[in-house]
Amino acid sequence: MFRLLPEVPVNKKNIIDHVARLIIDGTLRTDQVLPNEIALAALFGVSRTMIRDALRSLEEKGLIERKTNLGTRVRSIHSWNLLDSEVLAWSSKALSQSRFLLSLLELRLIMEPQAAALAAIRANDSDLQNIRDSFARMGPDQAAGEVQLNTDADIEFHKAIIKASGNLFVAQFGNAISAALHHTIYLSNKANIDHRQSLTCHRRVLEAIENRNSKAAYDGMCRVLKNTITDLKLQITGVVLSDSDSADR
Amino acid sequence: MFRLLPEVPVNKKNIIDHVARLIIDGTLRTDQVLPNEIALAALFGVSRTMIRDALRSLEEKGLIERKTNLGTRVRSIHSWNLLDSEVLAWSSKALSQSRFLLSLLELRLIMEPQAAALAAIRANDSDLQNIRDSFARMGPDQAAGEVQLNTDADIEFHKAIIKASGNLFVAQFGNAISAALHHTIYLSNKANIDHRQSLTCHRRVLEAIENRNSKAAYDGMCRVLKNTITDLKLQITGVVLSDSDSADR
DNA sequence: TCAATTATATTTGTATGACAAATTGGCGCT
DNA sequence: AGCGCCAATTTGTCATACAAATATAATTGA
Repeated sequence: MFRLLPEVPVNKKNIIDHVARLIIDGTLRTDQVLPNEIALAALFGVSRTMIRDALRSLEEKGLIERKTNLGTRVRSIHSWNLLDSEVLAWSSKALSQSRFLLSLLELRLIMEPQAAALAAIRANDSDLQNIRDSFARMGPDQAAGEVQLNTDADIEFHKAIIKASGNLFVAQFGNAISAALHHTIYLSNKANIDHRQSLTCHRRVLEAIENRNSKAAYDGMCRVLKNTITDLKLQITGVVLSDSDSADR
Repeated sequence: MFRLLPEVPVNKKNIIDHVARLIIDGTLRTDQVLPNEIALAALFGVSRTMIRDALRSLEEKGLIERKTNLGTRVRSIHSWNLLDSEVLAWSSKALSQSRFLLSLLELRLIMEPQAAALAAIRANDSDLQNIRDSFARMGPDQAAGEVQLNTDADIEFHKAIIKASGNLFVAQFGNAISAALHHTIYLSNKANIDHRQSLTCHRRVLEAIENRNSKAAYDGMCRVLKNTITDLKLQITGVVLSDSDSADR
């Protein structure tokens, strides 16, 4: 269970990744205790020092808890530091079609429209340029028939807006969800046929921010996210959105 | 600079706290390099093992970065894991009257009304009871003249609602801001004279959630937070709130 | 018999010393 | 000046020993 695959080198990062996945995908369940440090060291073929270093990382991320003579215990998901970028990255791979995905999209629906609204007020020239650039890379010019959305650029677009919000915590959140965004945006773009429509929605957000129109930026981002959610064939209720959200596609 | 105060015992936790504070309060500035591990061990009078363990924690929290032969370098605030509860706790003490406080309140204004809205939909019996209980502990019965707001109960009230949102990330955020809440809510309650009014606002939120009225819960929480912000004599612009927010106190 | 206390064993935590690996900076050579 | 090589510094890893904490078992006393 704890041995790494033959082809991956045994180093600290890989050990951390490996154990983290075992926890997040449920192979190691809540309250289960891991072998003691000496046994783990033997299993992985490294020193106890390195095992302890790896466990310290996992502990900081809230995945495990260690107590003298009780050993290393797996903590429940409620204790996981989900906003840590690495935890988020692991989780987004393992928990794709579950409560996790719903919570994430819900969070995006809460944060990103507000981030866009703040960006419309506070974005400086550099921020604006970043948003423009990533939008430009999202797809070739409209004129050229085939419109293929670039997932990476899409992510950069969202991150640039989040960063431009000028809020320390919102920006932090942006760093964190990077990894998770990749997953959902890729799936969304893959499912969505009408990329031209999607590009138009994104453009509206960009223009609203350029025009310092906070409310329009908010509404525009709501629409972008609703499209994403629609593409993923999910439904989210309960998040209160500002009034003018009679979004048709 | 690195020696702990005489009265505090030299253990790992205290060393972490101490260095974290030096970083967060600006004594150790961005890109500044700390003494090497051996020197730090000597300064604190502990082994290099413990120093390394402490530095590992600080590294996980994004406060420092370590590279072979470059030593330990202080990272900029943009890399700090602000959503980590400990980092948040340290920051809220050191950066009270700065950009930090504004960002935090802005974040609360984004998250908490939505959390209340979600709670109105999803709260189960246990959640509701928690919210009710903490509200009850906030102040004595209205009839009894002197109304003194209980800061701890106030915090529990907010946390209970955040938890009841049923969103994994929002709940996580609730854990994190616990420490920071204490600071702002205490200051707010201290500055605010009319505690009865504040209690009424809180009660409205409670009742809205009990009545499963999502929109009312949202609006009610907006008003609670606006009061807090007013009490702290701050102004926050840019966050888009749902329509019916013609709040008078 | 049962309760409280004392041993004991297990596991993580800390200390120490040695060496490996990485990376900078200077030195010398061309 | 530019290139490659060597040495110095610092973190990273290893091995071993012991300390501290704590659950479990054994012991003792009423």
